[in-house]
Amino acid sequence: MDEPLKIENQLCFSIYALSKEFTKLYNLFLKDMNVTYPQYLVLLVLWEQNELTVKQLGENLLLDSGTLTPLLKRMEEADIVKRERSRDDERKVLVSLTNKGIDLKEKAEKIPVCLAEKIGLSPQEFQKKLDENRDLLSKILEAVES
Amino acid sequence: MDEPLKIENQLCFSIYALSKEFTKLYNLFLKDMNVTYPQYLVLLVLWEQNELTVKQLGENLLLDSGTLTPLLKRMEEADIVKRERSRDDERKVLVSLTNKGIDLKEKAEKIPVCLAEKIGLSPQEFQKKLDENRDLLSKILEAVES
DNA sequence: TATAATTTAATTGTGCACAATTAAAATTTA
DNA sequence: TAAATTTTAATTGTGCACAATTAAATTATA
Repeated sequence: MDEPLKIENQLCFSIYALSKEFTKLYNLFLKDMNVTYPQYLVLLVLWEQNELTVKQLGENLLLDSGTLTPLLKRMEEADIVKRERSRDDERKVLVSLTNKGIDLKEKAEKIPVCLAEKIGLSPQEFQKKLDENRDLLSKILEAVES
Repeated sequence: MDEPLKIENQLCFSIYALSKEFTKLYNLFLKDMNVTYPQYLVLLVLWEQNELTVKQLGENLLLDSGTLTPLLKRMEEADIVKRERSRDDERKVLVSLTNKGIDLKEKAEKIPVCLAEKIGLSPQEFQKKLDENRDLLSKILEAVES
């Protein structure tokens, strides 16, 4: 690399910009569901496993309670999730979907196809990018934690 | 793609997570310079061209004045940039480096090498990732704007 | 040259994102 | 079992990020 401080040569910036623009694109599709992108991520996890603690949600999404607590309160306010203290262990807060939250899945099903089409990525390219990103993420996580 | 709504199969999420963790890693290195990652991005641009309008900065970084104005005020407060209205065109605000801002470049020079080492990416891999991201970003930008 | 349209920043309001701290509950250990 | 430690969420405070609006200056146009 010739000029590492040139902004076009900054890998992190390219990922940062990509993330922001990708999120904007998603938000166009999510407007109809009345959720933000981070809220949609919570839904993705809950559609897979209907009840999780805040901690488990955070582990899935790499987010802490400082982010999740107010976000989940907004989702509770919108009646798409429930929050209740566990009786077994009063430290834990269990998050689960309401019927409204469950029903949103139907609308969400359409997003991935519409999106891939709009971007113009073949399934093969999509999968390749996904794998590459996973590789890099694990390297970065290792570096952050060490 | 078998289960497109599974979070591990979401390309946007992998990029979103990557961006956040990469930024955290940067912040470890930037602590010494007393700037945040977005502030560092402003410095990168200004080290290349010492005077730009807010608009031009925004075009380089894909950020709008709602983000940049308060960020630049904090950087002005920290005495690393100057902000002044253009005399030619009073709508424009010219942003430039102070001596302190110029001097920070020296510390920044070390970051890319330390970082690549910490992540464990060869220059070839680094370049490859960079190129791939640029490709995807241009596709996404096109999709967002259309 | 008055007026309409455009350009440029700033402002306002909402929603993350995270470091650091606090507080309560559960678990471990002396 | 009493005390220390750990776990779990919530809170506090700061800094983005962006949509929408406002306001001022410039440029285009009737």
